[in-house]
Amino acid sequence: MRASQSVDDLSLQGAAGDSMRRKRRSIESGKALGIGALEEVLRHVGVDANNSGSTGTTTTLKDHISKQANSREREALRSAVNVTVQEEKPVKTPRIQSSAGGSPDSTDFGPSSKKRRSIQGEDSDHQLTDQEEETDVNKDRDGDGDAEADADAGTESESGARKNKEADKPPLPTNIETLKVKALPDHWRCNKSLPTTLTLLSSKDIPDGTKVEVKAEIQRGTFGELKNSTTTFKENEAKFKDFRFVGRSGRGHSFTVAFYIKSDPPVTAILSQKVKITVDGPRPPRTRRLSETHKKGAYSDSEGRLGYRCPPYQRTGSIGNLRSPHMVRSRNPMGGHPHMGVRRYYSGQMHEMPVRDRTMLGQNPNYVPPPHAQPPPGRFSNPNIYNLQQYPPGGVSYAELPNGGHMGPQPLMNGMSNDMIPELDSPGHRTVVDGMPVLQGFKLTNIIPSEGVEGQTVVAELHVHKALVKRFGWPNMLFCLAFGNSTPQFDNLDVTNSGTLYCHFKVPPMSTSVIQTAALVKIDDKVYSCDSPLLFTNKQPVRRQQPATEAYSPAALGKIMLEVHRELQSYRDPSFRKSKAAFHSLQLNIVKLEGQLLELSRRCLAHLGSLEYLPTIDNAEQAGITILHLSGEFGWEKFIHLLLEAGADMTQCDAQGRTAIDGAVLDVACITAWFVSTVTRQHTRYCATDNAWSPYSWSEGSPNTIRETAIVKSTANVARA
DNA sequence: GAACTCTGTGGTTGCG
DNA sequence: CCGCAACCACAGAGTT
Repeated sequence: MRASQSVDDLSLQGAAGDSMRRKRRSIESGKALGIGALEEVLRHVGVDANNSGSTGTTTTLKDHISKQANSREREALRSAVNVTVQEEKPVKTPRIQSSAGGSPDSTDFGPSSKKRRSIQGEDSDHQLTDQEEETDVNKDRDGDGDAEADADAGTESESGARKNKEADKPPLPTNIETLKVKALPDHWRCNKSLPTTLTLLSSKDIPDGTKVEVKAEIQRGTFGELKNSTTTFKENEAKFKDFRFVGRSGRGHSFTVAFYIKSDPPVTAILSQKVKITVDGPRPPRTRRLSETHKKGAYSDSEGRLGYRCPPYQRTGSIGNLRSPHMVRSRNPMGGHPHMGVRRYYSGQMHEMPVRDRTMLGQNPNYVPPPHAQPPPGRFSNPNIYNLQQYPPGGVSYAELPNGGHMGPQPLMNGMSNDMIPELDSPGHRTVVDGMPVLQGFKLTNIIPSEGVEGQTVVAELHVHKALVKRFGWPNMLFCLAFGNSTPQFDNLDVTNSGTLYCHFKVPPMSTSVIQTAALVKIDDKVYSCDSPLLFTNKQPVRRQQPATEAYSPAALGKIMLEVHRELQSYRDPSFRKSKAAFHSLQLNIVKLEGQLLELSRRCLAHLGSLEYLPTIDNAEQAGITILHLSGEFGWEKFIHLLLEAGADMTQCDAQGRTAIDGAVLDVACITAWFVSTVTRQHTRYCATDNAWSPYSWSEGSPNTIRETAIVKSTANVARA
């Protein structure tokens, strides 16, 4: 029943997510690691624990079949799409979906999720910087578009690698030779940002400002709901910022993606690759994880069932959704799987465990160690991962314990209590690659600074729960870090009385942008891994958005002014000026920006009280460019008046020794003639008859432009002197 | 602190 | 019966 509904549900929830917030979070938090993070570490460096070739073959075959189907359907879509262009439909993404099988959108989401998704505001107006996009691309999770890689999710589930891979994929062809599409996954989750910014690339010149719209067609005349599906060309690239498929393609279906380029004549580019959009997006098969676990020695019960029963003292109130309270959720700035640890391996099956050694069990006498609780093999397949016998190679040894191992008061980690620490041999310590269990109560939490410039010393914090120390004692616990693909140079290892281990190391040269990092602890000659390995990246962090209190900051003003600047730049393009529509659009934009600018500037001045706080703007700071300098370039009359009235210093020089007047006249002579006249009116009593100048009135032609520029410039010089 | 976003997880179901 | 893929629901951290 549900499945049949799903097939027909082509449409799609009117959900609209808040992408800016998502972007920012993804930038800051990094992406989560997949199952068995250390497992991933090892995989990442070449330990191929599970090579499921057959799955890959199957998927490839499916993909092949799907591609054949694509070519058949492309023709049908092309005609439909062309018709649509000529009908001049509204730019807004159509909701035609309800016609698809009589099952409108509402059946696929349950009430709560529906509520969550539909209440979201439509705030797609935000603009992200390229840097933000770049970072987001590298943080998002399973962004794998290609079928083979999907099948290979177990070995490539690390999202950073996937994203890089996605970004590295060659552009996808369309039916038009000169148009290609950058890295669109072939399977993705609905209402989720793509792993990379959807970009339409043109090898032929397309005028800047040409509008493009994406549509995703599931069958003729039926389109999936999209978000942020329109953009404009700039330098022959049309970037769809935070483009999302909101509606799903349906079980067994895929969207055919078409780009409408609203040029003259209009062009429709149809992507050769189909895109499947599901509720979940790509996920690694769950069954394989279990078998994988089994392979690695996971505990199975008396009937051979896989998984662990979570001991009673570890259980929360939820029966259906077993979660381990001792499993400290990893939430570090660089990543870490939120449920890294034991949760997914609990089958929920009850299993009576015999007692092995009650003296070791403390509060939990009812289990026996699983078969995996053997000493680790003492080696890693990859030479760049070291065990504690080998590591570090010629560097500092293990952490020295302060005060001879005596510890003072210990803080609890995230509400853990002493009895939450399972025994070393407990099923709670999940087995990972090479038989090395994950040790609870021990987690790597932070690497600072995140940008990790090569050679720079960074610090990793490793928190050790006091219950672990209480149980096993410091002298028996040794720590180190393992790096996935590069050898770090250790400076120091410190253990504090608070149970935090600080690992100082130098960022190694990176062959890739990502280093998998895991912490290891050695207790009684057994090596355990930390439950939250980090993904360490040398990506530069993205500046946080200005806090609300700084909404009226120079940066905020500067942002708008730069927008105006861009508008004017585009105006300077002669081809742009030929277009009346484009020119009209420019006027509207400028008028709109003018309103924002004035309002902001008033608030800003009211907020800060003085122009002393407005000396420079944003990233122009180094150049010593003031708002007045930019105002001159913009020719922004009202704002200049405001600045001057507020006491702006018109003689202030930038790094090149130019005043606002100089810069203005030199840079945009005609436009700034007006500006200079304004300034000189204020300061030299120069009387200009033309009081009505503005950037666009000039654009319509003023006979006195050149002459007045010359006059004004000389007057300005006099004023300065 | 509430409401919301985002994403990874488990339960469930239908299909081959 | 099994594996897969898809749906639903939700936890929980982060954001506004």
